Order: sequence, then C-alpha cells, then structure tokens
Amino acid sequence: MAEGDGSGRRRRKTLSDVAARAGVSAVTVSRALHRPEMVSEDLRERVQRAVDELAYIPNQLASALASARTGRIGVIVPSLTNGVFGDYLRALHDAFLPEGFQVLVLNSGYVAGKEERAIATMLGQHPEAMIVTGIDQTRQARRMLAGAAIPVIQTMEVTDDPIDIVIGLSQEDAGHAATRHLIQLGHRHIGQMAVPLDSRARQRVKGYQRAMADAGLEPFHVSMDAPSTFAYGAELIETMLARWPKMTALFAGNDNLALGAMFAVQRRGMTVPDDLSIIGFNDLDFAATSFPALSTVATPRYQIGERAAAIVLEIIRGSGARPRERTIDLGFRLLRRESTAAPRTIG
Amino acid sequence: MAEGDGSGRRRRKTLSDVAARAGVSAVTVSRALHRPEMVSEDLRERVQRAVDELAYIPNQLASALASARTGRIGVIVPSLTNGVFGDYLRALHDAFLPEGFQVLVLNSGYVAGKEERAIATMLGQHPEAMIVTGIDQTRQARRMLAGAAIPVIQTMEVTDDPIDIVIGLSQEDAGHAATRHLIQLGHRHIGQMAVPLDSRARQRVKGYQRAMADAGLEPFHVSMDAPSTFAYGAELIETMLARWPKMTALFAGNDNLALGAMFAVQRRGMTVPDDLSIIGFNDLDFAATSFPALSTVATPRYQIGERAAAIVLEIIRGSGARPRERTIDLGFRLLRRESTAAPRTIG
DNA sequence: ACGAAATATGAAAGCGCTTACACCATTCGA
DNA sequence: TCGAATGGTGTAAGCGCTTTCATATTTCGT
Repeated sequence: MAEGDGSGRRRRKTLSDVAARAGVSAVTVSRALHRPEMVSEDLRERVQRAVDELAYIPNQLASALASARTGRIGVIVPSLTNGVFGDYLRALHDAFLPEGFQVLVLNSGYVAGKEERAIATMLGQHPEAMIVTGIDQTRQARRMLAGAAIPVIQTMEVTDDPIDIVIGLSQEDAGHAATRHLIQLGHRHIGQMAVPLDSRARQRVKGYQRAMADAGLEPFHVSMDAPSTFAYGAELIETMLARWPKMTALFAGNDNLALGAMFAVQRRGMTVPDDLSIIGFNDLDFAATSFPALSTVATPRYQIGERAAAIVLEIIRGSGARPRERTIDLGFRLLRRESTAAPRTIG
Repeated sequence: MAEGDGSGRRRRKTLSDVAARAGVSAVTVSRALHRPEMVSEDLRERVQRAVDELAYIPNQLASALASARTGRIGVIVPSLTNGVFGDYLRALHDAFLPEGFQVLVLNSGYVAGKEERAIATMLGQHPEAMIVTGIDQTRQARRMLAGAAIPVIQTMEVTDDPIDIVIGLSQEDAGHAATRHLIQLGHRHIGQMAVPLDSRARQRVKGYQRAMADAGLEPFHVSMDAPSTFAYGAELIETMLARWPKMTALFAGNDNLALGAMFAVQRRGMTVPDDLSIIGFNDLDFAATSFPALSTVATPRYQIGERAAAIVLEIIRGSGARPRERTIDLGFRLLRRESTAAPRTIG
C-alpha cells in the first residue's frame, strides 16, 4: 500500500499519464490499446512500454460511459451455492469470456423482491444483455427488463409469454415423468417432498399431483420453507415415514433432499431401494456416485446456458436477429439408476 | 421489447429526462435521490413521481465516474460452484449489501493466470476494496493490488507477508490435526488423497506429511489434477485400496472426496468406519447428515468473510484505521463424528 | 424591521474515456 | 508533376452523473 508519488493522495494512473509518458496524445493511446492495427508498430510498442511501466489499468467505467458499450452480461440466479446453478454459470462463462464479455452474477435468494432489486442494480450497470432465472419476475421487474432495450433471456422454465426469449424445460412435465417412473415400477404409495421456496420445485409438485391423479392414487406431499439442504431431506423423510408408514417410494424435489432422505433411511437400518425407492431431481454430480446411485431427472443446465449465450451473442454481435421461436424447450432425461426399483411386495 | 418512443433508436432515460418531467434541474433530482434531507418534501415527491413514471434507473457508471465512489467490493474466488465458498460469499453479501455496497464476484478457476486477469478486470471497475482467496497471487497481481490504493484482504490462509491484510487459518496445521486424530485413534496405515489444483489442499497435504513423519509412519498419498468431485473420491479410493491393502484410515483433502470415497467403500461391501476410517475437510453441509456422519475439520468460512467485511468497512467508512495485526488467524475445529474410529485390529 | 444565518435550488465544470472529424504526411496512378 | 487516396495522429465534443460554488429565498434574533 506504499508507493506514494509525492503528490499527496495517490491517484490512479490515467490514459493521459500513459500518453504523457509515451509522448503522444491520449487518443492515440486509446487506439493503440483497442485498435492496434490503426497505429504504427513503433508507437504501439512505446505505448505498451508506458502502460507496463505505470501499471496502468484502464478505467472501465469511463470507457463504458463514453462508448455506451459495457461488455457486460447481467445474470441473476436464485442462489450461488445451489449446485444446480454451477453448470449453468459455467456454460455462461465459457461462452461469454472468450468473446470479451464479462459475466456479472447477482443472486436473488429465491425472493421476488430481492430479485427485483438485483435486476434494478444490474440494469444500473448497463449490461448488454440480461439472463434471469425463471419466469416469475414481478410486474415492475418485467417492466424494467422490457424497457432496457437489450436482449432478455429467461431460463430453466418455459412459458408462452416470455419477456423476450425463454429457454428451459417444462418443470411440470419433468415432475410428472419422475412420478410416472415410480408408478410404472408398481408403487402405489408415493410421497413427495419439496422446498417450495423455489418456484420450479412447485411446478414439479404440480406434475407429481397430476401423475398421481391420472393414476387414481392419493398424493402425499410435505414441504419446508428452507433452502434445500441434506439436513432437511433427512428431517422431512422422518416426518413422512412417521405419518405415512405405507409409503414405498419417494419423489424428492431435488437431489440434495433425496440424498439427505437416503442417509436418514439408511441410518434407520432400512435399505434403498428395497424398503424405499427414491428418485431425485437435477442429476447433480453426486447422484451417479452415491451408494446406491440415485435415480433422478437430468436437466440440461449446461445446454441452457450455452444456448442462452449463443442467442445473446447472435443478437448483439451477429446479425441482430432474434431466433424464430421465442420459447425454446430443451427437455429433460429420466435417469434410472439404483435407488428406484419395484416395491418389495406389491401393495 | 416494444415501447418505442418515436424518436428512432430507444434511449435510456437519464437524469435530465426526470428533471424535465419534474420541472426542476438535474442537480436537484440527483440530490432528491441521494440526499433527500437536502430538498423540500414537495420536491422530493415530485421527483419520485417522475422517476416512477419514467421507470428511471440511474446510470451507475456515470455516477461512479463523477463521484469516484463505485460502491463496489471486488471478490475473487477460485470456484463459484465449490460449496466451500458458499458460506464465505454469503457472509460477504450479508455484511456489504445492507451497507449499500455491491459485491462483484469473479472466479479464477484455481489458475494463477486467470486469477491475475480477473484481478485486472476487477480493478478496472474501480472497486473500493478487494478480497481475494489465498495468498498465491502472481507478482504482477500483487503489484496491481498494492498499487490500487484500496484495502486488500487475502483470505483462507495465513502468512507473515500479506499484501495488506490476511484473514484465515493455517491449512497446514489443520491438515496436521486431521492426521493426528487418525494416529491417536491407533491407525498406522493412513492414506491421503487430494486434488492439488487447490493450493490450500497442498498445504493440508504438508500437514499430513509432517504428522506422519512425526509419528514415524509412512505416508501414502495420491492425487489427481481435477476439480474435487465425488466421482474422483470414488476413483482415488479404488486406486489406493488396490495399491495399499493395509490402509485402515483415509484423510481426504475435502468433504467431496471423502463422501465419494465413502460411497465407493460401501459399494464394495465394506463398512465405514469398521473397515476404513475416513476424515474429510471443511465440514460442508452434508458432512453432518451423511451415514455414517463424516468426521471432518470445520473451517470458519462464514467468520472469515464476516471479519473481512468488518475490516473493510472500518477502513473505508469508519475511522480509516487498519487493524493492529495484519495477519488474523481464525483457527479451525476438529469434528469427531461417526466415520472415524479405532482400527478393528490394532496393527 | 433589519441583517445574518439557514435553507433550497441552479449553473458550470469535470470524472476518464471514446468517437467523430480534421489535419498532415506520404505514397501512388496517370 | 499533380491530385487523390492512404495512413497516422491530434482536436474537440460529449457520455450521464456529482461536486463545488453562487444565487435566490426564507427564517430568525434582537
């Protein structure tokens, strides 16, 4: 923190400082840095030397203000820690960074009000595109996004009425498919647990209820308004087993809950899937490794991010054309692994 | 994306637009927004109405440029998806957001070169403080950070030579303690697995080696240059068991590896801890829930973030005073749970 | 009822950069 | 040999905001 330059309060080096040192004007430095082919080689070198000597770092703020191009992509996710968003964010980074864009991530904590504020904050930074999770933005948030005059991608779900473009999958159909799988194995007493903070989880519950109704079965659903952790999965399964001893299969709202439930079941001395079949949701990294390996529904999170990025880049860098379809459904895959099997005694 | 205003290309609303609508000057709007106590109530209301009607969002870029205050805190983490950084980032958000600061997170992918670029990018945004993970920054990165004339906090480790301030724990001592625990239980054949991408993990390996040497035991260490996932834990334990059948205890470099190893062991029909004791590292959320519950070393990640934020706020908002000590060691706690026990036959 | 202090607003300058556009050398074709 | 084309550099303006500083208005003590 030392390195005082004598002139009292330290001042960050500016373009003019570099220009003075290189013996040219500020514009020239700007050009040498951003459009090197426009200046002579000799000059480019001199400027580069001055930049290095001064450890000059361009002021992105000033640059963005002057050029009206921030090179930023705003991304809002409900949670930074939920593994679900890892692949998605990775895809976004993978696609945008090489193109010279910066990905700014803000989290909404699964709360609409916080999301609205995050969107306002992000918009204040003038991103060149916004990628938001889900479709449940507040009216005001939708208005701000629509008014920003930039591409807006909603992800993870599908809807007929996107703000601009939506890329995802039908969470309800996916929940339906997971439940169907258990029904087809012969289960009749199928419970469901979820943390309904997440609106996508609520969609899946709907799918579960529809599948149960279709099969003429009685749904049994418990939930807990908390972030979905392993501990809650363990807690909820205890409640369910106590209240509904006939249960032979569980559809957990996500893999965390599923694994937590599996641990609790094993701790009771019961076996998965013999005593209880469990299917999770999302196919997080541990699902394939766990013992028994967790049946689950794989969601194309990386592809969603990849596709979102491709569309954004096409709009702001390419032809400017939006895709023909404003709603893009990337589907899901049911993964039958070891944690689900036919019930021991057909009941 | 509609809402054209007739004037050709859509233009974002500016302070002047709001001022015009409210029938006042731009300065006044700026004041009504930021220092409401300086303007009359009547005016404040008129301005607020204009803001709402236009859905005006202040241009943070221009604001920051003019005021030389960005209200941003730059944070660099090696990975966004590794659960380890979840609590840490949460602490940072919890502390900074209420104070009106924005937390910008960039990830370095555990690569020094990428970290250097992330730091340069971040510095270009003129954050008011930087919080970086670890102490292994490149020379150039250190130089940039030291030259930025803002508080710089390094976290998660300790060192006698911080750039500015460092808050963390001795990863080596923590690794030593984990190993000691196994030795004290009576184990003699203790293996270690790690993903050495992470320099903190390498410190822990050193602690392991020191503990083994102190006890006159032969170390057995395997590693894999990959992100630490459950699958690698499973893979590595198979290698170890095959190459070193006498092993009775495992110190896994982190909880992900530990749980992956535990699954693989169970899949072989072996029991934890009877056939193999396993201790992990970090105390991630699943460690307490797993069956058997995972012994591990709890690191004060939330507290590190909390402390870092408190120090930063004190420097930039408070007295401007830096803490007396530039190195702050927050320690660790050994958690004895179910996955470690004395070896079945003392060998 | 008067001047001083307090309160409320506006005008002008400038944050560090980029984007026209203007200018000056060269170089080239005819 | 001249004009036009080309390449390389500088000048001026302005991005949208905040910060002095000046000015107009009100309030108060005596």
